[in-house]
Amino acid sequence: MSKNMELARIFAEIADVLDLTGANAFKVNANRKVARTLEEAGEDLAELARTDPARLRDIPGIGDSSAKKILEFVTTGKVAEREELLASIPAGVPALLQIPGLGPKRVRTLWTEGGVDSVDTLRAKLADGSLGGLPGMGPKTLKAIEESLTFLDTTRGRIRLGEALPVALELIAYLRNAGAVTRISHAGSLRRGKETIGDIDIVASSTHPAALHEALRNAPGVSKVLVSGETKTSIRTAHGMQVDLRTVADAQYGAALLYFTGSKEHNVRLRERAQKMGLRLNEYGLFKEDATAKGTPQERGEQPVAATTEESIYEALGLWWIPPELREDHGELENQPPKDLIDTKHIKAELHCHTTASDGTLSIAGMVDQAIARGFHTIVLTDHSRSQAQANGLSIERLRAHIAEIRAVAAVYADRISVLAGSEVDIMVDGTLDYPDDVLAELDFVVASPHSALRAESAVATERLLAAIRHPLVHIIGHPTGRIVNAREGLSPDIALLAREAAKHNVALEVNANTMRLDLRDSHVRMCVEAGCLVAIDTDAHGAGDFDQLPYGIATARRGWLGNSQCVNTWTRAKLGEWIASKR
DNA sequence: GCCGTTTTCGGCCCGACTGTTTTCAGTCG
Repeated sequence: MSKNMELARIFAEIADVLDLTGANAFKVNANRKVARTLEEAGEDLAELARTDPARLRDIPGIGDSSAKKILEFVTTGKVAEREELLASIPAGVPALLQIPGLGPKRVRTLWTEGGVDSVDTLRAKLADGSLGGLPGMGPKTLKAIEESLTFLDTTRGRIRLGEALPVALELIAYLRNAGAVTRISHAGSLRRGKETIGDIDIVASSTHPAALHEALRNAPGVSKVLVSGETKTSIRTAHGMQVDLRTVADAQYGAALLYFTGSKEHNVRLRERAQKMGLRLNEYGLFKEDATAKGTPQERGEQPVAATTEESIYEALGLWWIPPELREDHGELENQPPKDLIDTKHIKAELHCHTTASDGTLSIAGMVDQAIARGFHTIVLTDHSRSQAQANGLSIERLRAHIAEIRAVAAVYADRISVLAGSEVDIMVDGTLDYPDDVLAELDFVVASPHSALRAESAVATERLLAAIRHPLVHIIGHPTGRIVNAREGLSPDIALLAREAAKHNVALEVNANTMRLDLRDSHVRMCVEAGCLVAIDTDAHGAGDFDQLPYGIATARRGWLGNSQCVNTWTRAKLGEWIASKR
């Protein structure tokens, strides 16, 4: 398993304690940024520190000091600065920062003046009323803290993209019905297609914003109104999801959408760029900066340089268009995103799906009909191999009968769609495949996937997957890490190495579009793009509705800067057919 | 702590909302 998450926690802890002890805010931020970099890295940075420390130092945001700490962790298993910092304050204090409404200043007040040294003592002191009279802590603040604690008891943390998007779209439809909406969109990490979402952001322009804010406060399923102003409303749903609505005049909509889509880091870079150009960027527009004038440009009623659309703002900043999924400060201001960035409408083939032969819910013909309905020219049926007993995996005998059945259906559909006989074959612990080669050769197509031993060491996992990539009959490595979003970390092989080897062997690495998987993940896709290997985006459909998960896989691939030409699912029937045949 | 189209030193994005305050600090995104 990768050490990135463990290291990220260490840097986050360092940042928290520095923050609580009143250290330089920029130093705090620098540590937070390193934590974020570690969380989002596609490769194991501890491993990188071991093998190529110079490259570690080249990663933006990681300077000498942080690189040293990562190296220290690699050699000793800990970071002395973190140990010292944590020892300097009561163990339960940093956790107080997780409570909504409590930042470093209030936590410090609670701790040093109120004797609060943990969440438990906070609870007790709130209950016995002994916190009244602390500076800046009036009755409303204390009540808000109490409510936050109750909320934390029931919260589920970040939710999956596939859960959040339907809720957001439903709310947007509801707000549209409330009237007075000119333009409206989801924003934030949801619009950027991140695999998990903290809260749902909605931006709207409206002729009667007050009506819109009232509609959200009264929306079905609202359990609490958190914030309610003239331009901003935040509510919490009964399911514990927070929804923020921001309204602006229509002429400012582009600036607002840009701002609330983020990411924060992308916005900071845009504003720095604006500043250098003598401009000021905020959620109302891009303005000429006038340091001598009082107040904000929008307060002075100044005409913005650009504001109505996101496109106009990027253009005025001398930048190319940057799609929302790429706005992470991952080089999108320095390098132009691919002009043929992958899009759902480009997908013309499903290469990994299941039927009732193993654990799917539709027949062969049923799945083929679904593919035709989506305008695909090719579908490969890939039921589970024999080791997947719990998924009704096919014995060799059953596989042969299934192949015959697929061929019969294929003949019926031949003039409308290519129907191919494949299998999702388990990659065994030792890297061999679950059927002998002569059986695999009877199939048109092979997706090789890991399903077991998903806690193996990184180096072991790498060798196991490399063996599958080198197998001459394999087309795709399915969900290469086996991770489940928010639930199972899965394997952490050396993806860069796998991608280079896949490029050499003309094998595609899969982006499994199922919202539970999204595997490969965004940062891994970026490594595939850099290595130039083929990528497949498949839904791994087990029934009709699963085909609709494709956009989640597309979002993940876009976040990895994947272009059309590198994705086998976008190829023409003929070109795809040639690649498939080349493995036989 | 990080970084460089003015910089190896001296900066480091911008505004809404709330609560506790007489003009602003703290938090959040």
